[in-house]
Parts: sequence; structure tokens; C-alpha cells
Amino acid sequence: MSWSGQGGGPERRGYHHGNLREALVEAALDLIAGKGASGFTVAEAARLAGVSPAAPYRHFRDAEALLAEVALRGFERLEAALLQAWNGGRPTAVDAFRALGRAYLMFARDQPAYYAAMFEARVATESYPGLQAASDRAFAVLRQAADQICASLPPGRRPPALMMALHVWADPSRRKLPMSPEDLLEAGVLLYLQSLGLAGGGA
Amino acid sequence: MSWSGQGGGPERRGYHHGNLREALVEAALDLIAGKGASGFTVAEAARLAGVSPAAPYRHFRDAEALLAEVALRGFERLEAALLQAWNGGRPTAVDAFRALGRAYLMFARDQPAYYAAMFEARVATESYPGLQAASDRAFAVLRQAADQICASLPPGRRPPALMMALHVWADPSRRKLPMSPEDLLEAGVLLYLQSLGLAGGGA
DNA sequence: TGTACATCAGTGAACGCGCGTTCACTGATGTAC
DNA sequence: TGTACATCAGTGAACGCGCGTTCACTGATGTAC
Repeated sequence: MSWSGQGGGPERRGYHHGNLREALVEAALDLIAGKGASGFTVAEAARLAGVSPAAPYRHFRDAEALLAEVALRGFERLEAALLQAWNGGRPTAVDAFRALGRAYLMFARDQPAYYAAMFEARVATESYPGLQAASDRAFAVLRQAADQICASLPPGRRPPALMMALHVWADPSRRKLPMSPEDLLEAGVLLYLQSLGLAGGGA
Repeated sequence: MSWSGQGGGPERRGYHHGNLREALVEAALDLIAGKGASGFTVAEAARLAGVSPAAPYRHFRDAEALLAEVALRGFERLEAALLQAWNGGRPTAVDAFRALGRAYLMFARDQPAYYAAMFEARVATESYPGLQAASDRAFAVLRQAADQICASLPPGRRPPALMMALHVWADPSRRKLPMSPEDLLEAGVLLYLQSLGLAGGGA
């Protein structure tokens, strides 16, 4: 009630934070966004949330567990975005698949912090079965879409389904480029999905 | 003479290392390859090179300078690989451009440590003009190839040159995927360059 | 409605650690004569 | 060929720092009666 997931600043009242778990996740996202996946520390996340350095350990076993939670949420968001874009393969499988690719790129662009937590932070996924499962679910969306689009193609020109899924899964948006990520995304989407007919003729 | 750039281990003889600068670069690459761009520390690189923690500072002003050197070499290697693949646009611009894309992907796959130093480590490029220049040179290869291939296309269907360059520049191979990077690369190259004619029909 | 008490979610002080970096130093190398 | 000396590239001890984490604690909350 009193406050929704908004507050990030140290606008606490009283001894109890009331929302610390969420605040820590948000703080971690801010830190990752600002300084990369390795720029995150528990101490600084606590500072951002306005609590003592020991407080996070009431909610997360250790630093990696907090990072794993961020990554988990990232995969859930990605899965949701992909599902929505795919839309059951409508209006056509090809159109939907194109939307899927676009959604993936948009996620990479719009959620770089989630993205870094998911792929750059080196979380030992075997220690977090929930994380692995979430990753698998997101991947399954691509996989299914690829299967479906393959089924709709003439068998001769049918690319291996797994390859298609992996292609979209791969990461085209990355920081530290000579151009802005926005330009990059624009380029990626446009060329990937439209212009590249020109390269399709070869062996 | 006595030893070429091979030696990484602590097979030193005597007080002077003789090859420390190279050994530190190699050590940094090993560390980055093993633990990510943020897993690198000066202390551990020195340890790997078999030398005291203070020794690196005879060769690099600070930790970032060592990282910048690694990134610089990465860009030089990338530029060389791209130039060779492009081969002056022969036999045809489209074929050469395809080879260029393949070369980029292969670099990302085969040199993940360089790659991480170049794009994931957050080196303040403004402090290292040589690094910025090397990055620009590598990018210029893509840029020129894109210009040339655009000139060879009918004006109507000509995509913005910069966008093409950026598209190739972007990074499709990334770690921590549910499948091996090799599979991923295979998928990326094959689909990007061949199968994707199927997605080229839309708006 | 009020009080006792369990539980929960914080505090803050403390620890050990590894890192980055500096400093005065010293061993090895090479050059001038 | 031999010696003096400048220079170079190491050493190792020391520092300050921030982090991760633990611990005994304490303030706030909610529930039983």
C-alpha cells in the first residue's frame, strides 16, 4: 500500500525499511547499469538502499545470490517479452518470428543492466536451479518459434531449428562501441530483418 | 633471441625477467579468458608471470594501462583479420563482405579474451589515444566495405552504409549461453549469411 | 482494549582478505674509456 | 681486456582501502490471550 516499488532513494522511515529486498534488486540494477556487471558490490547496494552493509544478508545468502536474483528476473522479463512478440505465431510465422527478433534486440537495448546480469556476470547457475529454469524457459520460446517457422518452410531450404533459435539468442547489442547503442540497434534490426536479402544468394 | 614470446610460466632465470611486458599481457589474457574482464588483477598477473606485485609498474602506469594495452592489441588483430577477409572486395563485393562478417564472428569466438578486453572491460578510451585510434582503424575497415557494397547496389534498396557497418560490428557471440559458443557461432554465421533470405520480404 | 512475548528486520562494530600502489633498495646489464 | 659507473628492471615491505561476511545486539511488528 503505502509505497509501491518506486522508491530507490533513502526515503526510509524508521528502523525497518519495509521494502529492502526490492530496493536491493533495484540498487543492483542501477550499479550494473552504471558500472558494468562487475561494478556491483553488496556494500554499495546497501548504501544505495540506505541501510547498513549487513542488512542485505537478511535477504540474500551472499553477493552472488543477489546477482542471481537480478538475472532471474531478467530472464522472466525476457521470456514475457518474447512470448508477447511471438503472439502464437500470428499473423504468420515469419512475421511473428521477425517480431520475436525485434523483441530480443529491444530487450538487449532497453534493459542493459538485466542483460549484463544475465550474460556478463558470472553467476554459477548450477547453484541456482530457479535461474537455470528461467533461462531455459526464455530459450524455449525461441526454440518453439524456430521449430514452427521451420515447419512452415519447404524442406529443402529449411535451416536447422536450433540454429535459428541460437541466432536470435545471440547478442547483437553491446556497449563501448564507437556509436551509440541506439544507432546500433537500429542497424541490427533493420539489416537483420530487412536489408539482408542481399547476402542470401551465396553457397 | 634466447626465448621467443612463448614462455608464460615462471621459468625465469635470474633477477631480470627479460620479457616481462609480454608476459604480463599474456597473463592478463589468460586471466580474462578464465574469469572474465573483471577477473583480472595486476597482482595475479604478476603472480602468473612469476614476479613481485610491484614489478608490473615498471612497464605499465597502472592496472588500466595494462588492460588498455591488451585491448589495443585486440583491435590491431581484429583490423588485420578484417582486412585479410575483405581482400580488397574480391572476388565480388558481396562475397568479400560475407567473408568480412565471418571473420568478425570468428574473431569474437576465437579470441574471447581480447574481445572482453576490447568491449567488456571499461577502459577509459579517452586516456589512451592509441587505443581509440586502433579501434577507429578496425571500424574503418567495416565502414569502407559497407560503403563499397552499397555503391554496388541499386540505389532504391541501398541500406545506409553506416548501419551495415554497425551491424557487423555488433557482437553476436557471447558466453554463458545454454549452448556452446561453437554452436552459436555456427548458427550465427550460417543464418546471418545464408538462411535469412526468408526474412527479407517484409515492410 | 491492553499486555507479554516471539519473531522479524534492522544496526554497527569488527574481522580478515586481497588488491593497487609507493618506496627505498639492489642485482644485473651494458657502455665509456 | 679490465674497470667505473649509469641505467635498467627487478625486490619486498608497507600503506590504505573497500569489500564480504559474521556477530551479538536492538528496535519494530504482530499475535495470543
